[in-house]
Amino acid sequence: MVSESEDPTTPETSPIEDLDDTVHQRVRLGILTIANESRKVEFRFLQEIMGLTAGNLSQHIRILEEAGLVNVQKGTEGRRPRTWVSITKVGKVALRQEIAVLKALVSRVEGSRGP
Amino acid sequence: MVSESEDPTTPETSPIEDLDDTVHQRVRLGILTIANESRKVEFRFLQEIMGLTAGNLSQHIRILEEAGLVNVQKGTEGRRPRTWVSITKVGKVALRQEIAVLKALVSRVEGSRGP
DNA sequence: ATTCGTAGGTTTGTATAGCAAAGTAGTTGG
DNA sequence: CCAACTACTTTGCTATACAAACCTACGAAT
Repeated sequence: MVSESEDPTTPETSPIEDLDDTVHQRVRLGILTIANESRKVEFRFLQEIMGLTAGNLSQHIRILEEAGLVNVQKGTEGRRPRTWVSITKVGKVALRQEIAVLKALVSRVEGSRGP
Repeated sequence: MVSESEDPTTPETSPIEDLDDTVHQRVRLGILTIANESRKVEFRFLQEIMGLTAGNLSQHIRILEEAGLVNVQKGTEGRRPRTWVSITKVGKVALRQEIAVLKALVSRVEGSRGP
């Protein structure tokens, strides 16, 4: 039950145990990253920058909202309907946690001299 | 169509555009990370360390194998059947690519002064 | 004023993914 | 020699991710 490691210092621990799928998922990680950089972000901005269909983005935002990671604010600009997304405190904490795990992962991979 | 950024240096680019779901997925990213540290890794080792059911792990290994990212080698140890996983060249390149994107993501998040 | 086109999403349908329970094949212990 | 165990694989179910179709409101043209 061991790996045949050629580097005995390799940690025999899971590199991913604290990753939360809600945050780790590709699109949602992108949304949180962008939302973390502004007070609020337009739906259309997210859609264009990430190259998503509106339907797909809509669903991911709902998942983040239901997890309490973002708030969704609806209103109008001019007279057009407009949707803004903003990250919550909980969302920021979750993003920081993800980033912490990713940092550890990056150093682990970069630190391992491949065989 | 803009984010209401309070930091004009925020890049208006997707933080996730070069992430490949095959590699980014939580469990598979773990498998590749561990496989990258050794010449070969036992199935049971992966299963225990990552806390997976055998069925679940089996499927993820198959997906990685079909993508050409790992090789699967079957044999025996004593008289017990044994399965080893080893990362391929393609797998190493793919992992490096993922890590590069994650590094960029980490600095982007850490560099952004939240609103 | 009515119709046509567009903007801005949401809902619905569907294929795929992820997971665990059940199944399979060989092995060892009593 | 048969029950229990090891080491997976296959099967079946549920949840995700995605896009197509749909909905509602505005704006312009006739």
